[in-house]
Amino acid sequence: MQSDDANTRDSKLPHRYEPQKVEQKVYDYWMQGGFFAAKVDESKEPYTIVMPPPNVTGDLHLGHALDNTLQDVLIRRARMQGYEALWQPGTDHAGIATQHVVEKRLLQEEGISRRDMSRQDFVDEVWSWKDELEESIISTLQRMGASADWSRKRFTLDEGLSRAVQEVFVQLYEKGMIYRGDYLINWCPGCSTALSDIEVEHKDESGRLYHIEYPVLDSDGETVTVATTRPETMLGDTALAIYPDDERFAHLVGKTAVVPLVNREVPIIADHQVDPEFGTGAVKVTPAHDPDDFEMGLRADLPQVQVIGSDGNMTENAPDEYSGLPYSECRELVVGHLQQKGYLKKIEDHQHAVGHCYRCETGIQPLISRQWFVRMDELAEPAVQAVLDGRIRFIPERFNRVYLNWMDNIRDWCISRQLWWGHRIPAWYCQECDEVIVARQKPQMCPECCSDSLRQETDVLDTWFSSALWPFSTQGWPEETPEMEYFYPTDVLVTGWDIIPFWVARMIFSALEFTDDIPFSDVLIHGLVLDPQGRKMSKSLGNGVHPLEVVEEYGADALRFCMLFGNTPGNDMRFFWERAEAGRNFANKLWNACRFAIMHLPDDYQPAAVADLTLRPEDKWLLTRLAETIDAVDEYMHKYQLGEALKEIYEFSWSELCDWYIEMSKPRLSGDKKQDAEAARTVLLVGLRTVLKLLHPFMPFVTEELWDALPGEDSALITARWPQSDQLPRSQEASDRVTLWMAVIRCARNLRAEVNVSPAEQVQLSIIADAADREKLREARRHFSELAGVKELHLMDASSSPPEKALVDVVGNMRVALPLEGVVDLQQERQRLEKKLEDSLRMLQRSRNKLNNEQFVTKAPDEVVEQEKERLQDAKDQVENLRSRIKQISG
RNA sequence: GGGCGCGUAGCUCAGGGGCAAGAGCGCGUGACUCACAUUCACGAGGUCGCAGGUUCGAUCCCUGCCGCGCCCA
Repeated sequence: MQSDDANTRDSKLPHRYEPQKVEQKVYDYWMQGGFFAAKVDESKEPYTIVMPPPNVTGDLHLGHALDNTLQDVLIRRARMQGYEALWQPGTDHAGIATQHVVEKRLLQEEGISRRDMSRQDFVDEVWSWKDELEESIISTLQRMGASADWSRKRFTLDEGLSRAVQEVFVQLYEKGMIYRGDYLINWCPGCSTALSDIEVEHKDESGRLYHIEYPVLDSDGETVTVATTRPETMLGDTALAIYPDDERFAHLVGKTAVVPLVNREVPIIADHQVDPEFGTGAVKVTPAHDPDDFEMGLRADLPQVQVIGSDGNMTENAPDEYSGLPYSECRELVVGHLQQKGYLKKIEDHQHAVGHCYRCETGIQPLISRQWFVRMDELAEPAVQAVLDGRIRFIPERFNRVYLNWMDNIRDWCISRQLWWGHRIPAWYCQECDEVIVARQKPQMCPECCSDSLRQETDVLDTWFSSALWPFSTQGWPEETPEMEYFYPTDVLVTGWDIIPFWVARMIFSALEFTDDIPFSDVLIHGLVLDPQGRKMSKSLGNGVHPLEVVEEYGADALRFCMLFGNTPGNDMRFFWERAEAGRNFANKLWNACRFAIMHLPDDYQPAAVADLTLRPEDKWLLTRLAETIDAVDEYMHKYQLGEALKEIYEFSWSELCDWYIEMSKPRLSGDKKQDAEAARTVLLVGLRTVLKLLHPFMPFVTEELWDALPGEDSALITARWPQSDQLPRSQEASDRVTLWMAVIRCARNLRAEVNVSPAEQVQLSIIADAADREKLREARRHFSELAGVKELHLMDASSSPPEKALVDVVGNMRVALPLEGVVDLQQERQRLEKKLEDSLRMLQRSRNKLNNEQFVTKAPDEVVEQEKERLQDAKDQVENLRSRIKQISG
């Protein structure tokens, strides 16, 4: 193909960016080049991020896209800055969730339940699912561009990590920080397992408050009425309680009440935990079925009568007529009987918080149960300290308080789960003497009675018990590996605020206890990705968007743009397809800018050093703005304001480089002045290359592809050196000059638009300006012609008057006049100018007021005062110019 | 009840003691201009929730109030 212009060539790039044709190829290139692999290299500084391991339950959602995009931006930039950058990937076995998913599939596909198979067979089944699901997770991450070191991929149940879990359990047990005991726990009847306190979500539900009357013995027929939301639990009451010194009831303390229906005699006690404002001021105490009652029970040494079982049915401790019934049926029956016998005083509607399982949303049953616990007091203290003294900081800072608040109120951690999928607790029970043996390997015999009849604990550990070790277990701990030495502690953890208590806090105390070090120094917190209406995305609402849908529609870079643009640390964001579209458009913009450059550059083009060129003002301006952009990006990145950094790159690339600079360079590139063309080529290439570098962490695919397409650079962008602003020349003078050009060009366009001059029509333009401004404009004639359709530019000295028949506007101290052939509507023109004059007068007044204020002049910083003086002068010039023109056309 | 966050253009959101307050999308007018219509030019649109206070100066800091959301009990 021949081009008309000898200086341009056909580009090999298609005229649109097509991500589908590029992404896989580029990702393969990175993988084959081994660019993601980090190795211990003492000559370099390490930079480490551990990826929050996705659950092997299935698909990723947009929250993962956000989380991993943020991490990838950080790790890619660190890599370019010359750090040995390790992004440690992996997946989490996610006990309850994964077991659920697999059970559900087994039931659907084979019609069998977990109970129909042996534990081993079920676990094998989950393992085979795991491989499939993990592969899908990783390939999704890869399609989003994640540059993690996949060769180091770990799984929380793999051999090494299981060893770490076992080691931690045994050590904690030996230090007396793990104990087994009968406590009131949160039982999920749906999952058939205990849950830790934070796995319970409280939701307000409308229920009823039942007022029940209890007779008091040895009184004159006195009774105490209590209010409860769960009347069936009265079958397990072992006391009544009032707030100490409550005048209404104080005389009853120490007496005995009778629980209706079961006729149990129970004491009336005083306890500070009772809220005298709630209900009747007196409460029934059911230690086996309520957390507050449980604690009261311990203080008052009350018996615990369990009337509801782990299946949600009434136990044999309930009277025969109730035992075996589901608790909800029992409730109706109990209420009926109370009513019949006159014990039920009142039923009120009542809003109350009800605990639900965070996985299956089933209502929680508080039950007394023998479980394993981690004692938290000693572990929490140093973890609090690490944040208080700033060794670990949350970004944004306010999450320090979320964390500290949780740590301050921490309770012992229930770590045993009645599941099959997970780390089996390394404890054995002697069948002969009931001795409990905790050990790294299965013991040969009981150390107490020498029996060899030992049975291993069937429970597994809370998933978070293993995730808590992730930053160091992935690096080989408890072995003293080179990786532990070099990559640990890690630099930053990136995660959502919703798992600060679940995960972040537990990593911190675990690391401090076992590695004697913090696990990371910065915790970058992001929000949730919501749907366009601001709701959480969920399967039941059907409002979820899959990351790959976005990738397929607009490309991975667009997805990443969408996650980052305008996003702020810690805040939730809504997903909009329109923003993904904006990301695609941006990629396409750069694509075409590079395509344009390639057309004007020989294949083997090697740019000259900028210092050797004869630069025009627009070159100097562009390079100055480029340097300023680099500085701004660095500053935002330092503050983890990734969204703002991206915005900065976007603005510069689109409106300054691709718009003004390229437009100004077009005539030069195809012109016949060799030196001038060379300068434009070089600056264009430097500008594009620098933008590609800056943008690469954010939008890696399109930038890598374009880097390769631009001539003269063989090595990969992914490891190119991060831009340094001090290597670019800056010129304030040239910047001011070009800024002035742009203002006048805009002004000329405005004037044209004002009277609907067609874009194709060339016009004349007169500019009345002082000598200094006229000098600045001399070099810009060609730009006026190209960018504003001005075929003749008349520069007139400041004493001149604009032509009568013209539109006039004011820029700084200049008057810009667009002469008109036809009739000017003077009336309309005067209105336009007077409106402008009003604005200028308002400005003038503002500046005057400020400068006349002595306090302002003495107290404000000099530069602010100086700036205000300049503004005053500008306003004066404008006012004067506008008035003179108004006078001219009115006269 | 305690804690946190949000309230800025039609929508979604940035910003932050001194700007003539910004972006994306949307809207109006015009243009298929030789990199890009996934584009370009021009334009409309804001008492920065309300009321006080601090300050030479507040949309920004402080206090209170109103509205919305979340977390913990």
